[in-house]
Amino acid sequence: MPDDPRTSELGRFAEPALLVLVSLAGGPKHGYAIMTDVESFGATSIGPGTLYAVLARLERRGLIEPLGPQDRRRPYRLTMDGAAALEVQLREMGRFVRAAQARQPGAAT
Amino acid sequence: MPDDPRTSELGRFAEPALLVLVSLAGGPKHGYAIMTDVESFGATSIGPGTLYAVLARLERRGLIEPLGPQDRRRPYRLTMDGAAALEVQLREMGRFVRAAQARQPGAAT
DNA sequence: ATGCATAGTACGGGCAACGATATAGCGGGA
DNA sequence: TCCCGCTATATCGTTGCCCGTACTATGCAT
Repeated sequence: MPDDPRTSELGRFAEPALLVLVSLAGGPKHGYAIMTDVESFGATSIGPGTLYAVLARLERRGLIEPLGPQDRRRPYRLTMDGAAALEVQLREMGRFVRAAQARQPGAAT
Repeated sequence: MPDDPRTSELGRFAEPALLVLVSLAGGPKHGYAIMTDVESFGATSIGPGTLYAVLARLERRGLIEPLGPQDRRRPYRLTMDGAAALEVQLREMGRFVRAAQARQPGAAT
């Protein structure tokens, strides 16, 4: 692949960790459910390799926490830290987008 | 470094390529000027190692193009492709942020 | 019993991000 | 004059994220 299929335009822009946090903001979920959820609300999808690595990292950082394993599922939920971090992140991101769009020329045809 | 000092909250979130494009959307600039510009409008800063790698990549992808070198400076400017890609990216990002914020609980105190 | 959806694990590669460092001209202060 | 700091760019090596792929295992329907 000479052209990097995952980088259609710019670099990547999935930011899987953020997608996971947003998914969990809609209620506790286990890994597989997060995968399908992200696929539905985002334009992207996350493979298992990415997902479970991200989950481990987020847990290690205290942004999410596991609930009691049910059957084969290992559900997670946002911690208060996680929710706060997500909120900050989204707000800053929104501010950034607005500031950036203000820089754009008149949006010609 | 077991603890990753640069990832204060989530993973990274600078997306240097995007920052560079936004900076160039405000007019042609050379590398050093981009660095200081980004530092001023973003919450982040980009080191030279990142910056010049990003510039090379963006040029290779045809999103930016070099102007004639002036003195010691090597200014770049957005191509039309670059401007278009940036616009798309910002719009999608804005849409994502709104969708994500809608998921957040009642925004307590 | 075979096959598919669910659910998670394991692994290995590739590239991006980053800090550190090198170079080099130029202007200002001691 | 000498040295230092700012401007400006380039390069190197490390780290770790991202991602695809393959594998295990279970339950249910056919």
